[in-house]
Amino acid sequence: MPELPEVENTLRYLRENGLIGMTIDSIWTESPNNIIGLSPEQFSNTFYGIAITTAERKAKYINISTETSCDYFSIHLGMTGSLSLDDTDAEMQKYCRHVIHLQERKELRFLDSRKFGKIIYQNKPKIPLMLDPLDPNFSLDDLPAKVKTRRATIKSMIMDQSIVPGIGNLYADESLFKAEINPFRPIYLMEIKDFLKLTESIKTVLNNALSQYDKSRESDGYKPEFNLSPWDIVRKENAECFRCLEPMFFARINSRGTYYCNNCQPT
DNA sequence: CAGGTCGCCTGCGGGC
DNA sequence: TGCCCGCAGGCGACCT
Repeated sequence: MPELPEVENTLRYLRENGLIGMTIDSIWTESPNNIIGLSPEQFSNTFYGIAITTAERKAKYINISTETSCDYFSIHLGMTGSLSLDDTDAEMQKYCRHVIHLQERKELRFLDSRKFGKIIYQNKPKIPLMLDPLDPNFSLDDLPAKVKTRRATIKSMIMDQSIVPGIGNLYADESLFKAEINPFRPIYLMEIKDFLKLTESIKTVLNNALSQYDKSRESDGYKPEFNLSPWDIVRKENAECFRCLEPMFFARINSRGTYYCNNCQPT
């Protein structure tokens, strides 16, 4: 699933392959419901002949702005989305749902088997309470007291994009496993040392994944498929815990499949 | 308001 | 082997 490292990988790939400065021609879509805020025709009219000036990540959104300061759009990869910058005559990949045609025979292809991804005109994502987890100053210990005393689970908190930007289900489980914190632990039972430990494990997990993607882009080029991360957590119920060999637990938190080791991760 | 649940959507894996 | 059912989940809408 595209979470923060996968979205960042995609962004770095787009920048390395010269997206900045390319000029938009038109958009084609097989799935207009996933284009938000403008019809595909309006999108094409609005952005025709306009150059892309920046591409930045906010949480799991890629925000693309143009030389007209007010017109920009965001791309969200959903669960199965990926982007590919290709020559117009390059062989078409499976599940291509949208194509942003660029000038000089280039195109940005949005592949997305399950159609959860979106292209959003003038999206204004909520400003999260926390810095981006890749920011060196990111620390969960800086959470406002109002959040620290909530009764919700720690997993739902770190997956809440309005609190911590960019973490999704898989990296949440992995971070909690690494920090030896039970995903069901209520936030108000988290001590300072727990917040610091979880902060460190989030940074480690995300940066490890990102360096895998950086290496991969250097050696084999960008690959739209994800999951290069070497996970420690075993995502299989009753399978042996990687660390203590006790059986792994499965549960749902906010209807997300959650794996944890009840032995290594005390509540 | 906090917090939980649902529905969007479709490929794929497990089970028979 | 082939078919079919249900699971997977980010996010916003909605409910309690």
